[in-house]
Amino acid sequence: MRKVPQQARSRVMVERIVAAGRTVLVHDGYDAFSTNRVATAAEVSPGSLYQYFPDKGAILDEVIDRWAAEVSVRVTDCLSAPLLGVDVGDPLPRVMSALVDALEADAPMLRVVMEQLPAARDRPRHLALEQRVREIATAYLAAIAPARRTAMPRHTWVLVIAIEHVAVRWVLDRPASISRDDVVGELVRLTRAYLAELGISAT
Amino acid sequence: MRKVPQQARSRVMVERIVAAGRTVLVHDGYDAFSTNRVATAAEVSPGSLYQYFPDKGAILDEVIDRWAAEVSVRVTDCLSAPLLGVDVGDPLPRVMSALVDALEADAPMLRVVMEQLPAARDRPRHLALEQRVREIATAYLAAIAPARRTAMPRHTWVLVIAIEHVAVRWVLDRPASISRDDVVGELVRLTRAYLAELGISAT
DNA sequence: TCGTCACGCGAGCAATTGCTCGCATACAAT
DNA sequence: ATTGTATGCGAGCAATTGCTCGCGTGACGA
Repeated sequence: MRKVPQQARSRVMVERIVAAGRTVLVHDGYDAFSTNRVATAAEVSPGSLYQYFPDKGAILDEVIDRWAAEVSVRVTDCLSAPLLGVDVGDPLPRVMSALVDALEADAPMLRVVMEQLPAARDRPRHLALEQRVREIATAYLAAIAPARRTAMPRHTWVLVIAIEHVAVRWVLDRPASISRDDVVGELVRLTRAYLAELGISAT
Repeated sequence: MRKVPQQARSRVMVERIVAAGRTVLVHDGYDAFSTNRVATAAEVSPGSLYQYFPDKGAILDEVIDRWAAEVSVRVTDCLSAPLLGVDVGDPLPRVMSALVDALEADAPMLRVVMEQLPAARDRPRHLALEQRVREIATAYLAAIAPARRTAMPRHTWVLVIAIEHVAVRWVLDRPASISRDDVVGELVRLTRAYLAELGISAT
C-alpha cells in the first residue's frame, strides 16, 4: 500500500477496487486482469488505483489473500475443533466434508487460482497454509498415537498433500461418476487406511 | 505448423527453435518466453520463426509435448510391464520409483510447467495422460481383484491423483526430512494401505 | 551453368501494457 | 469564507509484445 486511506470515500474506493478485481478475475480470467480493466470495472480511474496500491500485483495479492483467508478459516477451524476437546462425533468425515465445502464455496475462484495464475506467485502463501494444517494434523495424531511421534511429520506431509489435491481436483473436474458423498468417503477411506498401516486407528 | 520443412536446413532450423524454446523456458522462465527472445536464442530471425509455427503458443506446445512424452513413456512403460506378464519382482516399488525418476529427470522443466505455466494451457494433455495411467491401473487391479471391478474407476481416480501429486510435490519441494527412498516407500505404503482397505492385497 | 523457388532475414507495425503527472475537485479545520 | 490538503481524474508516455512484409540469397533440378 502506497498511501493509507484516511477519509471514508477513499476507503470505499479501495473496497470497490478489490471487489472489481475479484469480479474481473473470476469472470474474465487472469489474462484480462489489467490495471485499466480493473479500474474501469471499479468505475475508477487508473491513476486513483495507484494511490493505494504500489502495482498491479498488489491488487491481485489482496484479492487472493481475502479468498485464501475464507478457505483457510473454514478448514483450520474444523480441523482444530477436536483438538480442543470439542466432541463432534467422528471428526474425520466432518473435516473432509468441511474441506470440500470450503473449496466448493467459490469454485470459479478456485479454478482461476489453480488453472490460470502462475503457481509460483502464491507459492509462499500456499505453503504456509499447508504448514499450518500439517502442524494441527501432527498434533492431533501425536495425541492419539504418542509412540509413533518421530516419523509423524513425514506422514502428515504425505497425507495432507494427497488429501488436498484429491479434493481440489474433484471440485475442478467434477468426475461424473463420483458424487460429493463419494469423494468425502474416499478421502476418509484413504486417510484411515494410511493411518491404519501406520498402526494408528483414527476415530 | 504453417509450412512443412522440405530442405534439410529448414528442418534443422525447426529443431534449433524448439531446442532454444526449451532452453529459454527452463533458464529464463515463462515470462521471458517471447517470440523475439526465442528467435534470438535460436540465432534465427523472428520472421523465420513464423514460417513453421503459426504463433507463439505452437512453439510452447511443441516444447512441452516433447517433455511430456519423455515423462509419459517412462511411467506408462513401467506401469504396463507387469500387465504383460513380465515378472520383475514386486511391481509396486518399481513403478513408484520409476515415477519419481521420470519427474526428477528434468526437474527444472517440471518446475516451470507446474509453477509458471497457466495450468489451463496443458490441461487436456495432462488429463489425457492421467486417463491413460488410470486405464492401465484399472486393468491391472481388475485382473487382481475381479470381484471389486464395478467401483474400480473411482478408486483409481483417487489413487492416481494422490500418488501423482505427492510425487510431484516431493520433487519440487524436496522436504529436507524426506529422502528419495522415504518418498518411494510412502507412495508404496499409501497405495497398499488404500488397496488393502478395499480388500485387495497388492503384491 | 542457370533460373527459380524455397528459404531466411530483420526492420518495423499495430496493439497493449503498466504506470505517471499535471490539474480539477471535495473536504475539513480555522 | 478561506485555505491547505487529501482525493480523484484521465490523457498519455515508454516499453514491450506478437507478428508481417518486402527483399536479398543460396540451394537444387534442369
